[in-house]
Amino acid sequence: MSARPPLTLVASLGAGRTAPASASARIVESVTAAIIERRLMPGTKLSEQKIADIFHVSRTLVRQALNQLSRDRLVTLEPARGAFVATPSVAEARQVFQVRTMLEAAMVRSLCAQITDRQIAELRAHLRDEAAAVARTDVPGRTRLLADFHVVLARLGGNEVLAQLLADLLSRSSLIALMYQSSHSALHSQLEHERIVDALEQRDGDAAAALMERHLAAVEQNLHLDPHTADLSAALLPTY
Amino acid sequence: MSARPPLTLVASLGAGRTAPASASARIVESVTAAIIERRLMPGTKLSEQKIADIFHVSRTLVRQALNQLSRDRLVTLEPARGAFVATPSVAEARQVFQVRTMLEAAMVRSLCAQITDRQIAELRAHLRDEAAAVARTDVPGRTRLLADFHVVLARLGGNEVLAQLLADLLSRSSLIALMYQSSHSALHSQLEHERIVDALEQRDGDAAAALMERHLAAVEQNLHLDPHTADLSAALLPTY
DNA sequence: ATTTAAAAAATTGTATACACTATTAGCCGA
DNA sequence: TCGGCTAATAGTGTATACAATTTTTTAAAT
Repeated sequence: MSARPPLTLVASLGAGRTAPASASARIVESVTAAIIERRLMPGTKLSEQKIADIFHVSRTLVRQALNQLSRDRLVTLEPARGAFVATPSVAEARQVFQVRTMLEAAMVRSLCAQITDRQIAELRAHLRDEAAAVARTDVPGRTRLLADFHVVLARLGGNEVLAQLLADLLSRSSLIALMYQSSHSALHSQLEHERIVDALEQRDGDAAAALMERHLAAVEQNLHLDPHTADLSAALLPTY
Repeated sequence: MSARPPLTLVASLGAGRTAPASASARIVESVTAAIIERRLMPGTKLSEQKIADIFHVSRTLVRQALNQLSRDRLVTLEPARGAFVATPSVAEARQVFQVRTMLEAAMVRSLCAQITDRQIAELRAHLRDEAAAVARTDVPGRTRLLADFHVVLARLGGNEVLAQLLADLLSRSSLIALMYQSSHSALHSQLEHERIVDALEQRDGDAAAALMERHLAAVEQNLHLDPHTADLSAALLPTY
């Protein structure tokens, strides 16, 4: 199963956003994918010339790409110092999740009123892919699929503006999850997704919204966002 | 009254977003302001060289600015053809308002739980400015202040991510209002703002959310978004 | 007069060159 | 050996040059 190409999230982020697409869009997509797939760690310097060499283009196009990435908040541009993979703060992490909760709760609620059986079937298919990836402990695959679930949901509503916004927030969430190593088990997330689709199938908007809120709260709770306060010894001594 | 500088919305949009700010940020702000203040109509071609000459910079910086503006959806970039002031479709207009409703309803609801008397006073001050601008029929001033109300609200919550998102949606709303000539009276909007603050003052989250939803629905209703269907004679004959 | 074709002009897309800033290396003095 | 200063290096910020594409103009033909 899962015959379709695997890049829903990344593609939805990088594709067709601005016009001079092809050249710099490829760079945006590659860097985005690299960040989400944890091949680029937060804080990593992104030297213009190095990237230019890798992609065989001039710095001009690299700069365009880095500008876009900085608008996506995946990259931080420091004046005269260069571009770095972003290191979202705890405050930003919480805020992103707060906004996601607002949007996604309202989204599933309104989706209940208009979702078709055909679309439910699509979601079920996605859930099967998720479950399969979880079962075979395909870490990158399940990470992507679990994030994609939310984008797929957004697209079902037919509101492109919303879908785009949410795609941005999800890429940021990926970076956040990367920084604050989530302890939320993939299986747990996957099961929560199942329940959300159950509620959608029953057209129970309130239930779906409540489940989504709880799901996002659970994911956020399992991020290590709490200040590692005062526990200096634990912080300085290796944990093994 | 209103001693503070007038550019809350525009400034919040253009300022400190990406790093190489100063040069191209000025252009972004100017173009944004020009669009919002209706000095640039939808569809207008934005020639790189002309803008470069006006700002006494090279096309390089103009290009950066146009890229940012296209990310803000205020400008459309057509490959090899150039940049144009965006002409948001009816569908996009509806979607923007749908997302705003989701976000702003949830926002005021959560704001109720944490708003301080000090912040209520700030809002009251803003409402006074609004009322004054409406009273003296200061069209650009009232337009800006009425839009700013929503950004001010967003900032009060302390969620920068939300405030930024909403600022983007508001600039798009301004362009939409420009295209689909709103018939919603400024006075009406202003009074609805008053009622929302009333609800906030009473810490009635449900009421505030409901009022916000109705307010946005009213604004959207008064946009001329409905298809001018089949009425060929009315479409072809001048309306005077 | 209108349409088509071709050439000229203007405009965008990309690369490169240069100026300016930050980082690093080396050196001197303590 | 360490700290601070200066020079060299590397890297970013902006402008300019050139190639490629589009638009406009011009001219001819129907």
